[in-house]
Amino acid sequence: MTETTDLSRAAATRARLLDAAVSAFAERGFHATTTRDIAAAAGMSPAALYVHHQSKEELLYLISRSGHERTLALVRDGLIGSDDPVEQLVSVVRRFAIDHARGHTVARVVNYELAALSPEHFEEIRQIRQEIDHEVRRLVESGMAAGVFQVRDAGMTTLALLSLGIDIARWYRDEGTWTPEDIGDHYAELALRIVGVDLSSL
Amino acid sequence: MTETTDLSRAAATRARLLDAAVSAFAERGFHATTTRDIAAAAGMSPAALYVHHQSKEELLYLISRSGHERTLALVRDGLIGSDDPVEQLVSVVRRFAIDHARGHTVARVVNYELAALSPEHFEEIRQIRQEIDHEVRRLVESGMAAGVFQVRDAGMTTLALLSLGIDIARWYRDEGTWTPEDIGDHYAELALRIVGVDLSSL
DNA sequence: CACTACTGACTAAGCGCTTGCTTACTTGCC
DNA sequence: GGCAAGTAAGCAAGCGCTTAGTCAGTAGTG
Repeated sequence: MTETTDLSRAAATRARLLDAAVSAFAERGFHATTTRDIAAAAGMSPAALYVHHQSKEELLYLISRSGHERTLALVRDGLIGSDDPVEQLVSVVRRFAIDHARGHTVARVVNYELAALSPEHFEEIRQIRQEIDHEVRRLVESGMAAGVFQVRDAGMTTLALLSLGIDIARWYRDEGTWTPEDIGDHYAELALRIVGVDLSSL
Repeated sequence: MTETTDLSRAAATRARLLDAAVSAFAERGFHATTTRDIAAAAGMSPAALYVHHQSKEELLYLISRSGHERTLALVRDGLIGSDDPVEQLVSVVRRFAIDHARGHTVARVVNYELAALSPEHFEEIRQIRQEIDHEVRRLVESGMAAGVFQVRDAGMTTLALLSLGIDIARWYRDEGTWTPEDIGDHYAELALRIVGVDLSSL
């Protein structure tokens, strides 16, 4: 059982370091966070960070990649439940908003620390972001084609929908009165209004 | 003319340093920007920065304060033109969006570098932000009271309207196809949809 | 109108400290 | 005993900011 226990111990330590990095990056930003901060928050010496990770930037990359992949998967999950653009929009926006509220710490790092990534890592992340944008754009266009969305400019509408969701990461506080689900419900309704769905017909 | 020329020279240098700081803070973030970066961009030695400003943080504070005051004034200007909540909303959102697009560099520093301010400076800035929020909230509530806005939750709607505007600073690029005015027009329409104004009646 | 004293703008050099990361070593589990 | 996990100590580089000084351009005085 050597391998298993060793692997799980190492994996647990890696995860602890990543968690500590998420909190620190979200609170203070990548550049204001020191490797000593992260190590201390994980209950380890500064050198331990380099036993499990190559660099401070690698931590940011791992956080950013898994966060973006999670968001892309979440958007796609919202699309497969139905063929109706209205239902799809509600599902996608609701999930997106809930995830950005509940996971606002990760979401903050994901959306506001892109400039600290290395050029190669940034390029990789940029492509995932583009895929997310594409999925939402296709949804908006399918609703327009079906005649249920009344939208002047598909691009600007897509941007506004994503924008509204992403910005939750900036303003959301755990101490607030709204739960992530409250926000998800409200934002789903706002999304329907934005795409011009006649709400009285629902 | 001694005093005048000396004053204007010093003022011009101060402004050059501030401009350089805005660009650098917007592009790389406060913590990733060095005082040497700023001084070099202003065409001066690192020490010159301290002839005109107390600290690197003071530069951020000056940028942040003037930016927030500008936004507050802009919102109030949008309100005084009319008594009609619909016209006021269009005017406020349009100005807000145009300003955040055209001045996205300043707006980025204003909205995303708050954590780098000293506690005292942050508190001062927080109050200006609160005033901005209040003005928009009162507008939303006045439209509800007048029966022209159909809104479920005034707080969440206010937040969404501001959120949409602020996030422009994150995504706007000068190379894009939309002009700030295009965005202003589109966002004004989105705002009307968000507050539930019947567009066919306009 | 020359001479001196002075001032504000600016810089070269560098101080003390912190940073990301490394090295050489110890510990503890199968 | 072997090996992965973890650490104490510290290095080179870069940081914000200071010091001590240069220099151009007046203001005041006879």
